[in-house]
Amino acid sequence: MKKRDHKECVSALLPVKDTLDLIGGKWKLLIIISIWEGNKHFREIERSIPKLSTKVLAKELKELEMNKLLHRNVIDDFPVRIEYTLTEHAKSLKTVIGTLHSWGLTHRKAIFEK
Amino acid sequence: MKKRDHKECVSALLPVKDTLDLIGGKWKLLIIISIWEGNKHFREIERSIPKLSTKVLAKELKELEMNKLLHRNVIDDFPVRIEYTLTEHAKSLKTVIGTLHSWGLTHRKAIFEK
DNA sequence: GTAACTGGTTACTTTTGGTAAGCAAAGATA
DNA sequence: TATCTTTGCTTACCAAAAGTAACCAGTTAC
Repeated sequence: MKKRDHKECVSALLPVKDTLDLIGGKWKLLIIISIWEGNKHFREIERSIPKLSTKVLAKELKELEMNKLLHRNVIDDFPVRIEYTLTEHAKSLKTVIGTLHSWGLTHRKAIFEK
Repeated sequence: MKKRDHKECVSALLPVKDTLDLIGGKWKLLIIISIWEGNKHFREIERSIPKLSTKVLAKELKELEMNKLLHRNVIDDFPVRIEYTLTEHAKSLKTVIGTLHSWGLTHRKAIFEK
């Protein structure tokens, strides 16, 4: 039951790298959090994340969709609206987001203000 | 006791962003893990992380040092050797790495092979 | 003596990212 | 009725980052 070409390597490196391939980068986790907190529409998400540009948001949403972390729902009333929602995979990131959140609260101050 | 200009925002976004500013990006966490697992020297770290180039490693190590996540120790015997070691801040990332690790083990398969 | 290792730097190319504008369809404002 | 705004994006352009590869001086093993 091979997962991958791990050879003799039994470190945390590859599983962490797998995770980073999906949610690494500057914006993906922030986008997931934003949708989590109630933003469903493109412009809502864009406005909720400072410095995130339309172009990059469009690209990141596509990648997140490809990786099954969110759905793009076309709501067919008039006019058509688009709604982004999280998948169960994305929701399972809750503990990941939780630890990053509390690490940020605890350590940012210490590192920047010492 | 203001932390930052949060205005009305009380979401997880900014603390997570703070964390990502320090350990986000493709390589930083992997480098921390590599050192954690016993690699102390430049070439050791480089070889332990597939696809990581010397140039990028040099840059990332500088940034990690600046952000007090590791120390660059010059060992003054002959010849001079350089040793990279983690700070306590980096060690406090243990739970972060742990959650990313187990998320990777659980979800990578589901997302890529479905 | 020459090949390989150390911890990197430098020059060059390619890829990614940011800025700003634009677009079609619809709604609100004047 | 005109025009201004909002929606969900795309496109063109330029700057910044990242990848590739060669190179360097000092050391050590063959």
